[in-house]
Amino acid sequence: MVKAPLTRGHKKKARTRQALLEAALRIYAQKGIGELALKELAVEANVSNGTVYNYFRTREEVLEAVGLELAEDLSQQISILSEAVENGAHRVSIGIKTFMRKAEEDADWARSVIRVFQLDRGMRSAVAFNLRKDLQTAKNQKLFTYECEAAAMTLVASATIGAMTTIVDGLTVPDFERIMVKMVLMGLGMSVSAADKITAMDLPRQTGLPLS
Amino acid sequence: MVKAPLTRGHKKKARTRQALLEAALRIYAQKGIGELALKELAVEANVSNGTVYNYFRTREEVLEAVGLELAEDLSQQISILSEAVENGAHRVSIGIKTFMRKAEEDADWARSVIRVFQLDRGMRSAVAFNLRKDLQTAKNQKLFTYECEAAAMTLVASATIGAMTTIVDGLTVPDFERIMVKMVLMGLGMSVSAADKITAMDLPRQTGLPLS
Amino acid sequence: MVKAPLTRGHKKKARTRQALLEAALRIYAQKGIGELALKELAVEANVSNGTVYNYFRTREEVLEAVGLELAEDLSQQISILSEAVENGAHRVSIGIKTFMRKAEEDADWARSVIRVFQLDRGMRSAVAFNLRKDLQTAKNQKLFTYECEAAAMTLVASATIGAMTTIVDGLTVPDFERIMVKMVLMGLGMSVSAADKITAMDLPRQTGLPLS
Amino acid sequence: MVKAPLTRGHKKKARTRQALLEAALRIYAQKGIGELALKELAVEANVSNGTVYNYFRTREEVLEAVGLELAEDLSQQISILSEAVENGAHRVSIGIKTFMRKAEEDADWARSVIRVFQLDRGMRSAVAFNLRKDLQTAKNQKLFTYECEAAAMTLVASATIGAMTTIVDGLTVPDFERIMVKMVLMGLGMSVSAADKITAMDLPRQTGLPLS
DNA sequence: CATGAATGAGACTTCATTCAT
DNA sequence: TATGAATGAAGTCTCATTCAT
Repeated sequence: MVKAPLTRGHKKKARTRQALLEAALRIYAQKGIGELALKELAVEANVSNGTVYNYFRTREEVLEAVGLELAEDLSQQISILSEAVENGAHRVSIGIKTFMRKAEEDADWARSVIRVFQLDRGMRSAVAFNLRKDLQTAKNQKLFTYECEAAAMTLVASATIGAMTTIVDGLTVPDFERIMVKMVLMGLGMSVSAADKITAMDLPRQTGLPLS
Repeated sequence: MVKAPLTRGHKKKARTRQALLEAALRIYAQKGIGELALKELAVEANVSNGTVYNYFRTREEVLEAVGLELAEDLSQQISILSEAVENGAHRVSIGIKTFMRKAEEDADWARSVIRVFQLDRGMRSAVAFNLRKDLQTAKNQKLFTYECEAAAMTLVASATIGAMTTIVDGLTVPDFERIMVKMVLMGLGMSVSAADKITAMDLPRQTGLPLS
Repeated sequence: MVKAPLTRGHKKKARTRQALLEAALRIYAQKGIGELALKELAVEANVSNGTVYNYFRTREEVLEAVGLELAEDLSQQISILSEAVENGAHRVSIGIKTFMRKAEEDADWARSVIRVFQLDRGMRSAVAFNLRKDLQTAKNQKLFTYECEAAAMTLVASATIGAMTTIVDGLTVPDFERIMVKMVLMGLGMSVSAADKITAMDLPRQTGLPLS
Repeated sequence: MVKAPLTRGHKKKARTRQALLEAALRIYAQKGIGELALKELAVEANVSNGTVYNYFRTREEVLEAVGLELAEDLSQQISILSEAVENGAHRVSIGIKTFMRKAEEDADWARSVIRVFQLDRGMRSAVAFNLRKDLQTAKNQKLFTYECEAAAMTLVASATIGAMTTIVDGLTVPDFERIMVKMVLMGLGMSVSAADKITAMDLPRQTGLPLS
């Protein structure tokens, strides 16, 4: 129908959609998922009430889209972070630590991730995809000895979320992050000393996750 | 509506309150906390909507009371279960396994616990109280070697919740429960063989947690 | 649940329901069925917005209930009017005339009836029930000779509605009502003179249909 | 979207307008006038929603135009049908029968006509124009003896609409159409035998009314 | 002219809460 | 205390209409 260059209108549409998603994330973080009112979303995104419905047919669709958006963000960030690292255990360590670090820096973001993770199975599988690869790498490298991949994934994911919750709850223990990671690595089959060696390393440079 | 003989006036009152709490738990399990509508609660508890306000001043108060109720339930059940067991690691093992077993048997109950646990910090501390004792026991017995109690508690609690989520999500892997517990114990510092020995043991007799 | 005398609360509930139905009829008359806004209905009935939903679960239910109400009203009124009349043709005549007379007196009421009649098949059957009996009576009395009852009913009903529409549209012809009835009776098989005799008679006393 | 060759610019414009009107008729038929949503109209007519406003300033204008369109259609069709018939009563008979026949063949079209006829006074006068001539012809031919033209027109029109409604409602009685027409003719003053003679005749050849 | 994103008024509906009985 | 009708704020969603491209 529009034969004119697709740049203008399309860009605007994409921009509005993006604005809506970002606004939704901000609200999630502050109020929790159950509370997202589409009216409020519109205000936060600086569009009118009705505009929301040009992008999402119903409240459910918004939740879904935001979950997906967040999941994609995360996946991408994680891959970038451990790009150059060959050691599978180290990659896992980097992943967990990054989440915890970010949770310390931005409690809102963390709450948002925690909630979406708990609610959205789709989000869980998105995270799972990256995690699984790292676990397999480490196992092939004889670093991990877990009996069951599904259980290993559950351990890593839930411990990470749990650690983030603890951090967001305000508990600050010196070295908490390192210890958490160490325990997880041990759970996956590493010896104390091997786990210590991995967790002693610093994160790669870029640690901030630019949100969307 | 309540036609059952009421032995005493004050008993009736207590019973109504209890009926409300139990009804609330049933709704939590099926719909999540955000969805608890007082109208529905009244129907589920077989009282009229106005009656709810004779027991709770506001919706918030209901949520709070339910959280508390669930927490007390859980604490009590856990204590009972590992009453006779001296070995701290075994006690922890029993606790985790019991929750997973129950999650398999009653997904509604599990969802309810998961949700309340995630939302209610008070609930988390209630569970923590029991857990902490077992961890300390195990550490004194030189079974665990964790560096930080808070981190250890986070690991156990979040892994348990994570495992319950996995189970409720429908993933069924043979031996999943044993493997999860084993990984947690290893994370806390046990060797593979020691963890294997503990997790090979069966649960004590009474495994069903009578809800409320 | 309420063991107290059923008079008070029940009366109030019934009164509110009645108020809503009456208000709905007033709005129908003035704006048409498509336009009935529940918000407006609440205002017209002097209740709050939400109260409407204690009586009707949805907009559709209101329309249905009002149609039924109107139908019942009509049926009752018609029976009363031709109670003492034995002559079937006369009864039909009285029925038609009454509707036309009422349409002249209260255009709002007429529009309401016309609209509901056109929209609600249930309403049509309610009217049909009374009409059928009178037609059969007249046929047994050898006053009518129509070949098919369904067609006869269609003729009477649609001519009546059509006449009401003409009246409401503002067309005023002397003797319009008498002539319409006469034509219908002739259509049903009466001779000109017989139809003239019937239509020359006046309506029984009580001609006003108290609305609701 | 419109890929068909457009011979001329102004032809395209006219065609789009026509497409809109036809689309509107289709929607009327299925949903009723109150339900015509411009968004839906645009979809049905294969144009974008904004385009509608290049042809009609407001929703009301669309409704108006559709009524007019339908009225013109009908008038034209009726004239064509009884073109060669001299007998006024026969012309009336043909008119009524044609509408009923069409209602049987195309319930959507019939519902559309019924609705527009009931709602739009302009539409009623348009139809009236043709009907009046036939009635007068028949009266001059001493075939009808009605006392009042307005009443006669009301009878014919409303009986026709009523019959169409009955047909669309699904009632099928053998010979329904013939009997309805016969009753109307008798109502207008014909004897049973004369009415029988007229209604026994078949319709002229072309019975299908091409819509638009 | 065509397009379709944006608008915002206004409808529908839910639900915590109050209160007279 | 129990009841349940009434309330009204707040949220969800629709749709006619405008307007920049």
